[in-house]
Amino acid sequence: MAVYTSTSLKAELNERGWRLTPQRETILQIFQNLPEGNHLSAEDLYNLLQGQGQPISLSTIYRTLKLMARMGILRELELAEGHKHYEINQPAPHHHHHLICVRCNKTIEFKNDSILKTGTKTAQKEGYHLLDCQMIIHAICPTCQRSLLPI
Amino acid sequence: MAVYTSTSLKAELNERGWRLTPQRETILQIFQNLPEGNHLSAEDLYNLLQGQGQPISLSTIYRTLKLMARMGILRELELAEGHKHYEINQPAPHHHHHLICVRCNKTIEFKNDSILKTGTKTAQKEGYHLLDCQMIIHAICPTCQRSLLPI
DNA sequence: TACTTATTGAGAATAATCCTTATTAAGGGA
DNA sequence: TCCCTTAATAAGGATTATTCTCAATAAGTA
Repeated sequence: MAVYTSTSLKAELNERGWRLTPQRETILQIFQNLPEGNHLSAEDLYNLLQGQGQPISLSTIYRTLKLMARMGILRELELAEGHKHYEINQPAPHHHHHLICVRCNKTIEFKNDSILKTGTKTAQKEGYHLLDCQMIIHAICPTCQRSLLPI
Repeated sequence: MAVYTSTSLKAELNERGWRLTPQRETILQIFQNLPEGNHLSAEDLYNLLQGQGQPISLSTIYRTLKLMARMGILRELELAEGHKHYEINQPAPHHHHHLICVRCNKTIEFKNDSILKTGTKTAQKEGYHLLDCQMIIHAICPTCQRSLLPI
């Protein structure tokens, strides 16, 4: 859950025999400049880059998102929409969690520092190296509770 | 997060104009009899039922799993294997969470009552009706930390 | 018992993600 | 600085989980 720059990303990649490419640098920057609370799907990112005139292929996007999630740079979010979303992985006080309505997918972010502490302690106890820790609350929002629509 | 019997499931379904079918009853029983900590994917369940000589179509399985998750009977787990897993949703002291190795998918369950409390409080504060609350820790297990295999 | 309509089963359709392959280019060493 | 090795990219095809469609069936209710 470190804060990455192009330089530190390059260092960490090279250490493992991997390479820093313009594509990886671009994608890191996109996520770093995303306003807090925003997150992108693979296709969102693809379209965003197309619009910016610096297209990157979908294959590369998928590979890079997975790579960065496994390095702990990005968080992989499952927000009940049938595809994954990604956001930069930051420590407290930016670290947050999600409350999701399973009917309309409305999502609220909330912060609670004790969650990350619990996650850190649990991973440590088992000898795991922590990448990310998230609490997901599945619920029904006030509007959908009132609605008579099925499920 | 209530404990369901065929009777209470029927009552809750009928209340909404829905029906209790033998398929739904069977699937509920399968999950209720699953040893604690076990979870099934849609295909696991399909194969299990085939093996028991009481086959249920894949369509029905997918529909039922989603229905029961949205009723709060089942928990939908995203355990990093590319498809969802389901388990019965139980209150404390059975309620638990998952620590997952993103490389080998090894998963450890852990309990921590304060997590469910936090989830309950957060949902309540926003007026949401809680269905499930889970903490997911993505990490690298000791074995994979030692291995030199990529990502 | 009959009627309405929710539910099932079967297979087709969809959508997200991954894989394959030729081509390109990053990083390390001479 | 220039090579050389090989990781990474782009493009499109392949895969796989999940959803949809529709005719047939059966649960719940009057």
